[in-house]
Amino acid sequence: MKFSTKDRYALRLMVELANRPPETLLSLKEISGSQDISLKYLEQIVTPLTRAGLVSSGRGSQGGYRLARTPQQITTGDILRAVEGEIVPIPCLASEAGECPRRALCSTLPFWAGLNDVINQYLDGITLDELVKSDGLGL
Amino acid sequence: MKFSTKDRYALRLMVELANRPPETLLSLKEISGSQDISLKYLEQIVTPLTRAGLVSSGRGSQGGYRLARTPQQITTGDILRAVEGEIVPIPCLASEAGECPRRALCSTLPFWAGLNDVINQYLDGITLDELVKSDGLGL
DNA sequence: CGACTTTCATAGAAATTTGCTATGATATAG
DNA sequence: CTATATCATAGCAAATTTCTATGAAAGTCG
Repeated sequence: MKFSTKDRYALRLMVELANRPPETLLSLKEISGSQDISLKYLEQIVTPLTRAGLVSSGRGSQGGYRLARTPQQITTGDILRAVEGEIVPIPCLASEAGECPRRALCSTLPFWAGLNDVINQYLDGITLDELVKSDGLGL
Repeated sequence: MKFSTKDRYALRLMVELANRPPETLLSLKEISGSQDISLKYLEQIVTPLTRAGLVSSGRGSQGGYRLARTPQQITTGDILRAVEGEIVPIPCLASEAGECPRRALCSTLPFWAGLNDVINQYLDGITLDELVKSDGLGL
C-alpha cells in the first residue's frame, strides 16, 4: 500500500507551479533542477495533468507550464486522480470493476468501502493552496 | 495505491476463523475451499499472523488454526500490519526510513503524514468483531 | 529564415513487487 | 504406521514501477 513516485512528484510539481506568480510559465527544466527529478520523467508526469485541465502549457522557447485554476480550486485528490486514475484501496471498488460473484457474501467489502471513503474525503478536502501554506509547519 | 491480495485474503481468513466457535481448530484446507484461495498461498499468509500472535495453531491430523484473542481484541490494523508490515502511504514515513535531505523544505510531507494518520486511525478503529457483524450490511 | 528551446508522443527496458507454485520437513491423531 | 496438517524455504512468471531514448511539432529570438 504505497503511493508511487509519480504521485509524489506530481504533487511537488504542482506546489512548484503554485509558488510562482500566476500566468507566468515555468519550464520542466527548472522544476527538474529545483526538485531534483529527471526531466524526462517530469514530462511523463505533467502530461496527464494537462489532459485533466489542471495545468496549461506554452511551447517553444520561454515555454513551460502554469496552473489552469487557482490553488484554492485544485485539491490533492484532483492531482492524484489525474496521474493515477481513480484512487481505490482494492480493485473491487473501482467503478469499472466487473461484478464480483462473492459480493453478497463478502463481509470485508464494507470495511474496504469505508477506508475508501476516509481516504478520498481526506484527498478532496485538502487544496493545493493549503499544501503550499503548510510549508515548514509540521515535519 | 492498492492493498495486495495478501492483505485482502488475510482479512477473509481472519473473518472465517472469527465465525467459528472459539477453541475449535479450522484447517487451511477448509478455508481454501470456502474462500476459494490456494492452500499454498494461505499457508504463506497465515505464517505472519501466527508470528504476530493473532492466531494459534495445532499441527497434525485434526489440526488447524484458531484466533489467539477475541474478535473484539483484534483490529484490522493488527491484521494488515502483521502481513504487510507498517502501513505507510510513502516510504518517507516509515519508521526505519533514512533521513531525507529534502525533509525540511518538503511541503508535501505534512500532507502525507496527515493521510497516514487518517488511514491508520481507521484501521485501528475497526475490530474483527465489527467486520463479522457487518456481514450483509452495506454492499 | 534559421538556430534554439521547449512541449508532446511513443517506445523500450531494467529493477522491483506481486501472486502464486513446488518441495520437503515436522508434528499429531487414530 | 499412515494419513493429515502445519511449517520452512525456494523458485518463478507476470505485472508494475521507474525511469531512459528517440524524435517530431511548435514556438521564440536574433
